Amino acid sequence: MNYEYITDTTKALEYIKKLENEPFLFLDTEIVVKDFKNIDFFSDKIRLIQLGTQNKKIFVFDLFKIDKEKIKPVLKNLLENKGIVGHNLKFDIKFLKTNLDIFPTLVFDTMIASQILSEGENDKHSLLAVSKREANLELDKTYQSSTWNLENLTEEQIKYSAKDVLALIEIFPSLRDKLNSVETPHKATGKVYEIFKVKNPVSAVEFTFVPYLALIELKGMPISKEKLDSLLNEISSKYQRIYIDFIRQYGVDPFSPQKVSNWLINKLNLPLPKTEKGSYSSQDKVLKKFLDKKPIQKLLEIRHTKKLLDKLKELKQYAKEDTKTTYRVHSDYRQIGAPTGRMSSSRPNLQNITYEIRKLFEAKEGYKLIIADYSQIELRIASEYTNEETMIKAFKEGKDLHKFTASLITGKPYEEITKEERKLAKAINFGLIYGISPKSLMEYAVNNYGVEITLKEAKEFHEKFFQYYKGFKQWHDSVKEKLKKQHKIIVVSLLGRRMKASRFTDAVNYPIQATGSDMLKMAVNFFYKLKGNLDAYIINLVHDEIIVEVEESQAEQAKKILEESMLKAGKILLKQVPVEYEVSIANNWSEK
DNA sequence: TACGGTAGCTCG
DNA sequence: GTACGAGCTACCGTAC
Repeated sequence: MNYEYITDTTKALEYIKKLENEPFLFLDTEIVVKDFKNIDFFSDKIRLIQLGTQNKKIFVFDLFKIDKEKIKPVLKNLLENKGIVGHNLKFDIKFLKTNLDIFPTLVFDTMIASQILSEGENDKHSLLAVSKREANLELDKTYQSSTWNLENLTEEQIKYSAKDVLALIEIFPSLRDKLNSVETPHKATGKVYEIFKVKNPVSAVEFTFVPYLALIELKGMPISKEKLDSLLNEISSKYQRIYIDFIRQYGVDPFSPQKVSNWLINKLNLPLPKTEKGSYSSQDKVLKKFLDKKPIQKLLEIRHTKKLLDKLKELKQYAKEDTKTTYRVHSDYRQIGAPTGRMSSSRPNLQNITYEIRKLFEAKEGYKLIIADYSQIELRIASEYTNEETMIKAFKEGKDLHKFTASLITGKPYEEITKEERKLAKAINFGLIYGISPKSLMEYAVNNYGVEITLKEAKEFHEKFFQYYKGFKQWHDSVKEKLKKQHKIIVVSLLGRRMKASRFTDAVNYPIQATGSDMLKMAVNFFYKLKGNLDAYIINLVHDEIIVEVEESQAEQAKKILEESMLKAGKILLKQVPVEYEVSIANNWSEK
């Protein structure tokens, strides 16, 4: 392995100058981490930056030895203008930004590439796993967790740090070739294509998105200090009070499903249904049928209060002081968290915040939030994806789609549809996206919309739905047909994201959900491309929703750019169906 | 005591 | 014939 360890500032400057002739660089970093379980992007320090070239020369820069201030401007110029190949670059980019104010934007991420190529199947995407798979390279990761703040690093540590970059150099061509051999409906253009010669549009979108996701995490969601702390106090004492009352009165642990079920069956004589595994179910939706009973009311209230309290604690645990009046929480997003390319969010999860808590998320002083979401995006996608003419026409005419469906299956005029009928149609429309069956339609309608129908009625509605929306009927039939012939099939989003599916419900849901996630990521990319110097930053993404924090006087301008970005992304993927969205400027996340 | 599976609940 | 995806907490049985 051809590597050089650099501790001298003058030498460092020389090497950086030489690297300027490369079209792109391979990059990895080593970080001095105080607590491995709790990496702090704001206070932990970069020790090493390793840069490699295509002809396998590797330079290891020791930032604890080199004069950081002297190399910062040249390094910034280098890394912000070159293509960067790395593994899970969100991690490195966050440290480069906080430690050195360096923000690379032209990236090829080998972890993301591996995830795209796995088509939702393989969940092993560490550098170790990918190196083995793509280049039959055995990496030893023992040194990853070694002490990186030694005065003098050992030769083994330096070699280890260089070897990771060698691995990147080895796996890059293989990943790129595989991405380029995937057939797709679009072809990528733009900078990712120009630098790395990657034609695959999904990877172009994902790679462009990587640095922006890093930025979203660094910015974080602002929360009102006063409101979080006071709600936490209030709910905490309420919880203690009702928990103690409950135990005193009934002598049952409300959080033991087993004990609760036994109690409900033996003492209250409730007929509980069974779960899949054969135990008794005491889910909220089951107990809601017995709301006239006081113990049931109390049990449901305890569950709800506990849930609320847990979420508040979770937020408080990750909250960091920002200004005098606001905390910020910096979630950790998995860019490809689901087979469909949807993201997931953790520590804390900012994608399952209830409306009760959203009001705590307030823009900091002098700033506003912009809250934007796509309207009925999955139905629009489904109609475009399947060429369902009746639904496409309704969307084009600007119809309320749930009302429209209700009028189709009831035979009543559009104007005369009642709220109840609209709700039922909404359940059917949603069911369509997930691969509906009459039985689950019946359950879904009552559980989520409180609409009671018989199985016979459910069957009728189901039949009528597919009778009027012939495009959907054909789609479902052809998927069923394919699955009869093959155990596993590949389904493809409108951008070209490929996913393996063996269940019917997956095969119909994945391409729809995936197109939605393609669209959201594209919208984010456009927003950053268009926003220029505006003091406006995306701070959370929730599948079809974008939240921006913006300096007050620039709010209207940023809102327009966000709308333009969402529309542009929508129009690339949906050629026939119009895209609609709701956008508002607000002080907190619960305002509309 | 550590771990994995299950149940339950939240969001899109 | 099957409703889809995610994360977090707590319980509970099993392995050590």
